[in-house]
Amino acid sequence: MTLHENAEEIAAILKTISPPTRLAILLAIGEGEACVCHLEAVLGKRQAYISQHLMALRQAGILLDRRDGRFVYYSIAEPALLDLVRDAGQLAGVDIDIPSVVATCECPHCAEQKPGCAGPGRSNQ
Amino acid sequence: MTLHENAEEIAAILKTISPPTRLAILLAIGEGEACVCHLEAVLGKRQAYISQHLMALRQAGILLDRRDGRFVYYSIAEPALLDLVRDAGQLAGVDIDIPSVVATCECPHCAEQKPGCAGPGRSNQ
DNA sequence: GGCATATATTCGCGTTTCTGAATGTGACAA
DNA sequence: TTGTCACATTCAGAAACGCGAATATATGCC
Repeated sequence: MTLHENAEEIAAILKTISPPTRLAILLAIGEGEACVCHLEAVLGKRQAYISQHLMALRQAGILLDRRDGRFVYYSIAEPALLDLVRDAGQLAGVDIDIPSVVATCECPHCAEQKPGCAGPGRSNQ
Repeated sequence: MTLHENAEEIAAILKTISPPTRLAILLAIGEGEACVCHLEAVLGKRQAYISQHLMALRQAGILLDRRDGRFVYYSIAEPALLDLVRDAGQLAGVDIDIPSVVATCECPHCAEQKPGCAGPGRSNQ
């Protein structure tokens, strides 16, 4: 495999996770799993926009999705990816606290009605 | 620092190194240093185009430049960045051989006239 | 100075990406 | 079956990016 081909392969994955909103999604999910409404509340972005990024990450094989009733839960397929993000954070000079489970859901839907939306855990902010 | 701010910081560095040509540059330099004419030969791209990417990487603090006569040698400022690229390569399923020094320069300028353009070392292709 | 070599910068255009607005689809409840 | 909630998809305008062409600067040699 040539230098160019290697670079293309690596570029593909980096490009996929690079957009700030996607990194925020990955950091918010961490080692746990989160529904879309949770991400909507944590990121403060519109649902449709988040869904777009979730689709891109899922199509790239970075995220796994699991349907439970009306909710869809997303988790990171390869835990090593979080190490990559952490390392990038160190290079960028930011110290990241990636939760092992998603923070208690603060969205109006999940927090009050569906405690199963996000498990117990510490916040990452 | 909020989730968004963290994500922005990390995104900045990932975005800067993501373009395939820039990754190829980083892989070609490895832990050594290389002049532009060498990268021109190895990457098979035009000098002006490579210089553009070198400038972007330098402005981001990723590359260091050192002038020696008519040549300018570039090296990677933070070796940990190579680990990041290696890890990304693993996630992408490619096995990368990053040389500790740049491969013997094959460009017409350096190889035949200026052996100092690139030190001895194994190729990474 | 004049010329060749090595590298840097600017410009412009086609393509991609970001982002919000609107709309569609699947699941549960009554 | 109708309504509602959770999520997915499509569309379009604005912004950013990739990339090549042309040109500029800097260094060394004659």
